[in-house]
Amino acid sequence: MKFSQYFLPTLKEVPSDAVIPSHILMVRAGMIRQLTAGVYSYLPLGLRVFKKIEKIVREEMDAIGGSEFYLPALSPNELWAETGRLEDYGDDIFRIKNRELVLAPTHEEVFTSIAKPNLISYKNLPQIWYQIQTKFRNEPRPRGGVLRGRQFTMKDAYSFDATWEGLDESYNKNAQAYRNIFTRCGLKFFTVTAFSGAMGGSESEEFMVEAEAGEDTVVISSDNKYSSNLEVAVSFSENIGRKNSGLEIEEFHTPNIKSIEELAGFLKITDKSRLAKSRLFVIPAKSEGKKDEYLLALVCGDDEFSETKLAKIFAGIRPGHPEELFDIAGAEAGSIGPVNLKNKTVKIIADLKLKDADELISGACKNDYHIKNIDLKRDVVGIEYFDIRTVKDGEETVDRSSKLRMTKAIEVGHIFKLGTRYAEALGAKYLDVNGKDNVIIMGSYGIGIERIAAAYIEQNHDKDGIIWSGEISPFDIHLISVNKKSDNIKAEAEKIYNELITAGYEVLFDDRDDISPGVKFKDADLIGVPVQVVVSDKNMKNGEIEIKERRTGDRYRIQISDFNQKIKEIIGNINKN
RNA sequence: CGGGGUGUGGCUCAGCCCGGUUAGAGCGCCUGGUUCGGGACCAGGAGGCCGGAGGUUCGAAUCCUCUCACCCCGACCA
Repeated sequence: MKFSQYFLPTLKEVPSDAVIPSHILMVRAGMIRQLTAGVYSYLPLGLRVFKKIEKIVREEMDAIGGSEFYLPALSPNELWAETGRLEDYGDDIFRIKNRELVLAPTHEEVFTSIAKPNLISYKNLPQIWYQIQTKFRNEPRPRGGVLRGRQFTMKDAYSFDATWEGLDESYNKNAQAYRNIFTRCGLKFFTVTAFSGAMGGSESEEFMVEAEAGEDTVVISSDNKYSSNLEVAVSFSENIGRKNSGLEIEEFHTPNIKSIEELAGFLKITDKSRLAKSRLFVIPAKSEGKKDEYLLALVCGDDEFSETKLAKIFAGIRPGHPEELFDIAGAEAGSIGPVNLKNKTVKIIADLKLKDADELISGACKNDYHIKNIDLKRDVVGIEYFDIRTVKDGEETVDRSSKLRMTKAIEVGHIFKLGTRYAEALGAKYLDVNGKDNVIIMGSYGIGIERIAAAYIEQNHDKDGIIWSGEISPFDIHLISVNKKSDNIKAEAEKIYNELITAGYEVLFDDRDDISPGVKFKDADLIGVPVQVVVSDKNMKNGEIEIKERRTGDRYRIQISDFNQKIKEIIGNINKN
């Protein structure tokens, strides 16, 4: 590709609305331009990269027996209402104003609607179906350039199986395909379990790329054996134990003390573990006529609640509203505790660290008062214990073999075992060997195409620009002709260009006239093609061509006669790493 | 949705507080010339309804009201 004919608008300055490296560089390198919030135009260079990623995805999906589809983005409201997701998605789904249609954010329903009349016998199963298609999500706040957009390209795949063992197999195949895809894309990635075991059979894994710009917080053990989303992460945590001094509970005045910090300050103590932090939650009634249930949860004062863990134990749980608190506890937030609750039906649970602990201090359920010497074993009948705390940076793994660290990550892929939810709702059934009806068992597997590119750039850039390598690089070679208006350098470069093309390389040839060499070099570093080849008067005089590796900055002067051999070696080495 | 911020040539921004020539700079662009290995130089030139609407005023980029868009932090989501 000749630069002079290609539309590749590079920018010298940082665009004012970009903040994270990948966004800045994708705009500066002429890959994308923003049209409106969360919506981007893909320019030729960007499209080239995205298509390379799609090619890898296709090859790996095909390799596990996937069949490629292309489904509509428009779909009828009705279909979404059938699975209840029209409501579930709420404002996050784009709706068409003058038709009863939505712009699909994902395709479980549509794929299942095709499966239903066609996958009707166990003989039709299993199937892995996929597509690479534009998705629409009305993100309340798009951010990070192409990392979180309102319109983006997703590879979504769905598996259909007759048995749960079959689902495991399909799931594992997809997981392997994902590992292959991300490896080929040059990403350093890891997986985290997105659901804890509490959900039973339903497994789910996220494929993560560590990056400062990531939106997820994850914990990884230093030996890389354990990784998890912070929300559900577990660590070794020691029970704070009993003191067994047998002291009676005692109320004391704590004027205007609301937080654990304030309480610790008031009591002039630094160890907050025995200051039990209480929070009231509401578990909404599951059916008409039933009442909402209330839950008081306790963690150590130096810990935080994991609402995700709570939600996994108590479906539908939500924090109590300030107005509700007084009714239930008899006090406002900051003075609530497990003893003397106004409403006696409140269920009380505590974190495992507090199991059977005594001499605790907590709210007295009376504004501006706390109680000390609380003994959970003695004073709180029927208390139950669960893991409901959030892991902290630097803690040990459960088996104490390694330390945990916290980091930010970008989710580039997510796979999960759906089970029968969609097939059930839409009535997708098959007949088994015995002629009996069964609901099809599904899995769902997604990959964000643009996110892969953005994640790659987050991991591979320097102050000068992007550093591509391997299969997703837009070109193999960036050929630069350092030519004056009236010399034969450009003709020499053109000759080399044609030879490289013939040899099968994808070459970006900066053939622009009247552009000073510095501009060409800066553009080349910004665009980041792994190998730069410089043809100039200076080198040609000695019968040499220069090769520069983008990542290392290493330069080699090569005799023209050795050039073909040498370039092959260098490219080979780069792709190996 | 809550909080904060920004809209001024293609890009990055100054000017706004404290209203008053013809609205500026750098980069980019066009013409001519000189340059030619890390974002060159000289000379000349084009390009703006100062986001939009209303208001205050003799006079508004500047003050007031409303509105739209975009960005950031949070909430939400995957």
